[in-house]
Parts: sequence; structure tokens; C-alpha cells
Amino acid sequence: MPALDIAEVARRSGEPASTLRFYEEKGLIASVGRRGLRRLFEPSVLERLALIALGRAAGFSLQEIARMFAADGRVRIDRAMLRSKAEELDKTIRKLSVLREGLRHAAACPAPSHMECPKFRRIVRAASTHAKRRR
Amino acid sequence: MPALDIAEVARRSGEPASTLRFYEEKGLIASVGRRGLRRLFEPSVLERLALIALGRAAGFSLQEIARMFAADGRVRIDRAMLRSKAEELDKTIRKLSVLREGLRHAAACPAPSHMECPKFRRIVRAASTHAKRRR
DNA sequence: GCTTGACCTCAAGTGCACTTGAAGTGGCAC
DNA sequence: GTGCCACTTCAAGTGCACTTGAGGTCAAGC
Repeated sequence: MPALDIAEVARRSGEPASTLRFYEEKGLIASVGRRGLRRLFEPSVLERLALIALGRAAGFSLQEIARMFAADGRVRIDRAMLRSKAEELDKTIRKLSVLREGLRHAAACPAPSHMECPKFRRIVRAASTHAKRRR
Repeated sequence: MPALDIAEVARRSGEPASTLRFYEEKGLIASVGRRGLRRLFEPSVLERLALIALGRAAGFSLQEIARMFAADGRVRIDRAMLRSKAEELDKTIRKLSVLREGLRHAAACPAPSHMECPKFRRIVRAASTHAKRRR
């Protein structure tokens, strides 16, 4: 599979071309040439974009993600950083789980106002107690 | 417990006073009076702030959160909306869980570059396949 | 009664992640 | 060979969630 032009990458990745140009400018992806003015990318850019999307979803900033790529374009993720991010993510997941249960309960709860429901209040209190600072 | 001044609310909630003023301006919280220039808040504002923080952590925008409060200041959360948000949250949680496992694996994986590890690639691919649009 | 300092207002600024707009270019279909 | 139009650049704009700065005020402590 040879080089893909930007429209093709946009189509396959779901990212608008403007975002691809923006990411290139930020050094997150690299084009391998041009056909006329048109940028050409290697197919592996799709995997890279998936990785970027994943990182974003996990709450990494673009800058943090950029630091995960070495100059040669390979992924160079610091393992200790990964471990700590996994930990952080774990905390987030636990918090969101509590919240999900809170929402589910609130949706089903018969109390006229949610704040009158002891369970809801307990959930709010529990969540706020451990809320340090979010993303 | 009588009214708390803004400094007290800031101290107890962990939000800077500037954020409290900003939230008041947006209609997310309400002060009940002044001592001189100084805003006074009812203690219940702390619960409200906890609810706001919770909503933010769940990915609601301030505008969405504002819509959850009725004019009388009571919580008036649409139950169907809560259910759908719980669903959404559930998807996020599952995605983050996959990601967390990915990070854990990557941290432990002996492959020289993460992209050479079949498991890591599989995780990236799996996560990206279902990634529609994030927060 | 005067100073002090934490609050006040209002406008502007910040950081992030993009998006949009104007003006230009070049490969491809005809 | 010429017209189209999807691409190009570069600067400016957008939306969100706040934060900062300048200039002002007032309750409390001395």
C-alpha cells in the first residue's frame, strides 16, 4: 500500500483535513511528500492517529502525546509514565463508576428532588470527598 | 450554620474565589447577600459545588449543568437525560478500561518499540475501531 | 479615624484544540 | 490548453473554562 493523500487519511481516520494539518504542524504526524501541493502520508499514519485519539481519550494533552514520540518517529513512551498514567486512569474510572451509579440511581429514584434522596446525597458527598483536581 | 463568606466557601470547596464569582455569573450558584462588598453564601452551596464538580468530571459542560437546576434553585435533572448520560459514561468507562490495560501492558512489555508489540497494536486497533467521537 | 487587605467590578487575557476565511496553486478531466 | 476544485498557506477566529489586572471599596484592627 503506497502513500495516501490527505483526503484519504481524513476519510479513513475520521479526522478533518484541517486537524491533520494542525497535527502535522504540531509534530504529531509527518507527511512523506507531496503530489502537487497535496500532502502524502504513509498508511502507518492511521495507526498513529488512532494512538493520538486514544491518548486524547485518556486525558493526555497533545503536548504530552507529542512527547511520546521520538525524533525518529517511533513510539517512545516512558514506562514509568505509562504506569503512573494507568494509575491515574484507574482512579478516574473508579470515580466515573461511582458517578454512573449515581446517575442510574437518580434516574430511577422516586424522591421529588434528587437532593432529598439520601442515597444521592451520599454519592455526591463520597465523590466530592476524594475529588482532588480533575483533568 | 449561618451564611459563609466567599473566602470560607473557597477554602471548604477548594475552588478559587474567582471561580465562585464566575459560577455565580453563569447562574450555577447564588449568593444570598453581602457583608459589605463580600458575597455571602448559604452552606448548601458546598453541596451544589460538589454536584457541579461531579458533573464536570462526568463530562458535562457548565451549560448542561446549569440546565439541571430549576429557577427555584432546586435540582431538576431530567431522568431520561440521566439515563443516557449513564450509558455514555458506561461506554467511556469501558474504553478507559481497555486503555488502562493497554498502558499497563505497554509499561511491562519487553518489545523494543510499543508498536512492535502485537498486543499493544491490537489494543490500539480495538480502541480506535469503536471510537466515534469523544467528549 | 486611619490604614490595611481581602474583597469588589469589569474588561481583557490565557491555554487548549481546533476551525474558518481569504487568496493562491496545480493535477486531472475534458 | 484550459477550467475546475480540492487542495495549499497563513492569519485570525471560536468555544470553553477560567484567570488576571487595574482601579475601587469597606469592615476590622490598631
